[in-house]
Amino acid sequence: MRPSQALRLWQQVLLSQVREGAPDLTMRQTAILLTIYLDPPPHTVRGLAARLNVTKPVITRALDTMGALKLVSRHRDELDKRNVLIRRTVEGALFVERFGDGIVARAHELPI
Amino acid sequence: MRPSQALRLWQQVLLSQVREGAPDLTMRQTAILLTIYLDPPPHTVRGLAARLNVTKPVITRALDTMGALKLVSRHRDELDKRNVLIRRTVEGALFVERFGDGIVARAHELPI
DNA sequence: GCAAATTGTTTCGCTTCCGTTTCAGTCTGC
DNA sequence: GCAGACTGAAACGGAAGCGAAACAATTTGC
Repeated sequence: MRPSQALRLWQQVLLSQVREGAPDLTMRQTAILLTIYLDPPPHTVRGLAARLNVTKPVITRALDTMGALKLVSRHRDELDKRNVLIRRTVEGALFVERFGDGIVARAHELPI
Repeated sequence: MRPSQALRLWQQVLLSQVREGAPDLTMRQTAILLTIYLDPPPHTVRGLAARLNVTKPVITRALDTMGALKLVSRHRDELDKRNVLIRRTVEGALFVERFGDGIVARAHELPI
C-alpha cells in the first residue's frame, strides 16, 4: 500500500461515515472504542489512559459520551471496588463490526 | 484485507496519532482535511458541505479550527467575491503526508 | 487500626462544537 | 437599476471537550 492509496482509503471511509450520519467521534474516542473492542479485557480507566498516553479524565469523559451512545458500558469491579471495568455492548459491537466492513468495502472500491 | 485486520490497522494508526499528541480532530474535520488535500481544487464552503452532506456552518467552524492549527487557509475568490476558496498550507501538507506514511507504516507492522 | 497509596470522578474556568436562524456582501436576470 | 438568489459568516442557547487540581471511595502496608 502506498501513502496516496492509504490516504484515499481513509478519506473514503470517513466520508461514508460522515455522510451516513454516524456519531462524530473524535480521534481519541475512536481510539478508545477500538481498543476496548480489539484488545483483550479487562479494560480499566487507568489502563486505557496509559495505553493512549492521556489523562484519566479524558477517558472518563469519553466513556460518558460513548456510554450515552450505548457503545460501551461501565461496571464497578466487585473484587477491587476502586476499579471500573469497561465492557462491550451489543450496539458497540455492531458499530465496530460495520465500521470494519466499511473499511474493507472502501478498499475494494479503490482504483488500483 | 479482512475486517479484523482493517480494524486493527485503524486502531494502531489512531493510537499512534493520539500518543504522539497530534491535534484531536473529529471525524468530520479529518474528512474535510483529507478532501481538501486529495480532491482537486477549488474547494468552497458550499462544495465541501455538499460533499460531506453537512450544513455550511459545520464547514465554517471546522475551517476556523483547522485554520488556527494552520492546516488550511481561506482566501476570498476574486472572480466571485461571494466565494471563499480553501487552500492547502505547507503545514497541512506535511501533516497529511506524515499521516499517510503512518498508515503505511502501521500496515507493515501488522501480523499477517 | 490507620496513614499512605490507588482508582475513578468531579470541579473549575475556558474553548470548541452543535443545529438553527439571521445577517452582510455579492452576483444575476430582467 | 433593482428585486431576488446565493455564499459564507455570525448570533444564539446548549452540549461537550480540555488540563489541572481537588475529591471520595477503596485498598494496602505496617
